[in-house]
Amino acid sequence: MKPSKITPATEDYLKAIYVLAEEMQPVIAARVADEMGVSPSTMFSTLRRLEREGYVKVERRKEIHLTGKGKKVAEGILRRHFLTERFLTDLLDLDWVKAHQEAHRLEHAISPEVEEKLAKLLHHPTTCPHGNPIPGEGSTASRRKGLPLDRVPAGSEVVFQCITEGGERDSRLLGFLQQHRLFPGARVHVLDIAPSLGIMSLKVGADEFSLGIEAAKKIRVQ
Amino acid sequence: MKPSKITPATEDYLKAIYVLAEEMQPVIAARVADEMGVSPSTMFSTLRRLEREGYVKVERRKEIHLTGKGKKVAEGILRRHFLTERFLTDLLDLDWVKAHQEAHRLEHAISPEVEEKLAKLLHHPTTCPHGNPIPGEGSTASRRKGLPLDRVPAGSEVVFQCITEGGERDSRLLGFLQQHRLFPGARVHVLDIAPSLGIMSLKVGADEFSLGIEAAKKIRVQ
DNA sequence: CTAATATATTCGTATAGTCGAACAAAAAAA
DNA sequence: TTTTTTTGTTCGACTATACGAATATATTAG
Repeated sequence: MKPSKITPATEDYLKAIYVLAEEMQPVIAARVADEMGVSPSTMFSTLRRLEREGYVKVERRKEIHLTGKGKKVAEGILRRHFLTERFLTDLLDLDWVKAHQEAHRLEHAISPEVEEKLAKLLHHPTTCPHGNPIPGEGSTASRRKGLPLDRVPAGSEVVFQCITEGGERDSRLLGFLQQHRLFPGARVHVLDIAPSLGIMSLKVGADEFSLGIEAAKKIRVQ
Repeated sequence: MKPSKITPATEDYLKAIYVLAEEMQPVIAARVADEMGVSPSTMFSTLRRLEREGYVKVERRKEIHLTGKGKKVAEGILRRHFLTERFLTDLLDLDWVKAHQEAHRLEHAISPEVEEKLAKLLHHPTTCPHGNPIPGEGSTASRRKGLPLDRVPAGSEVVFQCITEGGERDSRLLGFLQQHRLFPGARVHVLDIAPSLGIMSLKVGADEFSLGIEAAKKIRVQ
């Protein structure tokens, strides 16, 4: 409960927990450790610290839950992350992959005032370049997630909505999608799904290509 | 000599040493400690680390000198600092004081690529908002410093050139100068100098006011 | 129900960065 | 030169963040 000054590492852990909570039921320490790329022992001591400082609560069955305070920090950092990505892609002309990486460092150095002025400069964007809604910008209603791409029936045509926050971390996926012009808003034909092979075939414009089912789970469509 | 990843704190120390070296002959640990606001013991161990990693050399009479490597880091961080200040004042409309504070955090999170694209977005500014030349932008010749304001004879009229890097750290001075419209390029009448009182009288436009001699030392004019 | 696997926990260790207290050495003032 | 002030140095302590290795405790598969 202390007015403890928050560190970049702490912000990252809280963000990871927040993002994971959006894609899985019980968020468990081992999952967060994977996401953060740290050892179990590091995860353990960090979790204790996070709990001691009132950012998370660990329930009986080891589920990790953000407290109000923790959620506020996570949403703030996510907002600054997305805003920074927009700045980097829209004004500095960086590609998706780099924008994500750079934003990861910059997000920790942005104050509320700069955040606000940056949002203004960018004309209050509602989504990040990957299609995810920016927390705190307008419609809370638009927070409804689209369908994961791997659930779409073969033969249908859908509109690419977003790459989930979890997917943003995967540079190769990001690069692959950008290469095939799979941006938010793009029309995608699902030609075929082969769960046994773990692969599905897509068509964007005249470009036909295959995508792993695992990767498709990180993509949302309408 | 290791390919050690540089930390924000290290960058700050090197920047402080670099800036101090521009305004005083022998840069000594106690001076840097003052500038950084750290205890002598912290300064000592940090200096040992900096030396071990090849950023500085401490000479016989305790003078601290940046190595080539150290100077490169310091100039890089200074360049990113000034560029960020420009971004914050020109595009985000922050005032001098805030721009300096915010830049102090952001400068450590900017990669070479973002630095380059930022410079381009800002049309390659040659000075920071306080008038200091940005390292790496064009004319090395323009690096000649103006006269300290406290050396100007009473009765003369001069043009405000810049607030030294050392002076940038002083929020009250920055705020005071901005309040009295003392920007780079402004015309200043030196009405009177009273060394015994430690004060000098200035006139900018119709605005007459006093400034401490100590503060005047941090201001350069032509 | 056991064996195998996944997770959590504890312990010892490390580094960067910080402090304060005490002491040593050097420089400046008297 | 002697005293005072400024610096530098050493020591012990602390937090945040990380590891690895060993161990305990689930959970899940067989």
